[in-house]
Amino acid sequence: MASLGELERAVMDLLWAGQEAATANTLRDQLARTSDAQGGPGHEGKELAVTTVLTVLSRLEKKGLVERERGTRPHRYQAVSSRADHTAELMHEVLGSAPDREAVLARFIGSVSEGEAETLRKLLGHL
Amino acid sequence: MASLGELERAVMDLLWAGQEAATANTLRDQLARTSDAQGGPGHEGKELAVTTVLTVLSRLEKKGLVERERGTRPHRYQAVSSRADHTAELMHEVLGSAPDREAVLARFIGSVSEGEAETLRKLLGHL
DNA sequence: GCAGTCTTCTACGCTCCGTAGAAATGTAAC
DNA sequence: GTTACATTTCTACGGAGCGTAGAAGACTGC
Repeated sequence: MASLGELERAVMDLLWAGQEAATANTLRDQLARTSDAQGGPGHEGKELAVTTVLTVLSRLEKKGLVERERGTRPHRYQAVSSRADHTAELMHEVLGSAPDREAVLARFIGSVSEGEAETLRKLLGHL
Repeated sequence: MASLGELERAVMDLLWAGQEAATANTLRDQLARTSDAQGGPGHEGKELAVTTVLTVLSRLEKKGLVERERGTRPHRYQAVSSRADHTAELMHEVLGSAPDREAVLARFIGSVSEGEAETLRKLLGHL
């Protein structure tokens, strides 16, 4: 239901990474810098228009992933829920899309790393 | 990566439910019947063109979700992996999309039903 | 009230999906 | 083997979602 495009995803990553609410301008700058680091030389200076970032933020707001403070003049945006929460919710959504949840869980556990299995054991232990 | 449309999903559900490989015609009939039962009266007779089903099957094949036997004349289609496998894989994909996997797992486990928690404990026990 | 900043509106091109006709290809029967 | 039929492939259109951004409107500081 809440599938994200590439840019939407990049914006969410920034909002999830930063603790403070950010403005569109800040985000645009951060986007330029991260695409910089990633693409290396020859790909730098991918400066988006601010309106582009604003459009994306509006769409994310409509999807319920982002909240904005309308009081301050440069509006400030922040993620509604943490990345962990959001991702976990997505996992539940996926899990719920199958009728045979137990079978899915079995396969899921079957291909989990040992470290993660350990984490899960701990989490399930004291429930 | 492998997000499915509504019809694509419906076709996969049929392929996952049936054990035998099916032809496009069979699937078209089954689709008519299931949309029947679901939509109730006034919504019956949603007969799709066979070419529609074939297009969808081709797209699913390209996505790697479906295999077809080209030998037999009405080609026969079947799911490449079981629904449980596919869903579990999707869950891993979602989990992997976050850098803080442990945190995601924690939230995930936090909102799992008691029955499912029990299942997980059993599965993790003898690993 | 003016200049600059910020936001909203509108829009275009691209890709994906539902949908299916037209065209090509294979098959069965005569 | 030619004809009629079944099946598959090709092509295409319309709608939705997303990246992208200009134009127009709203606000703030002076």
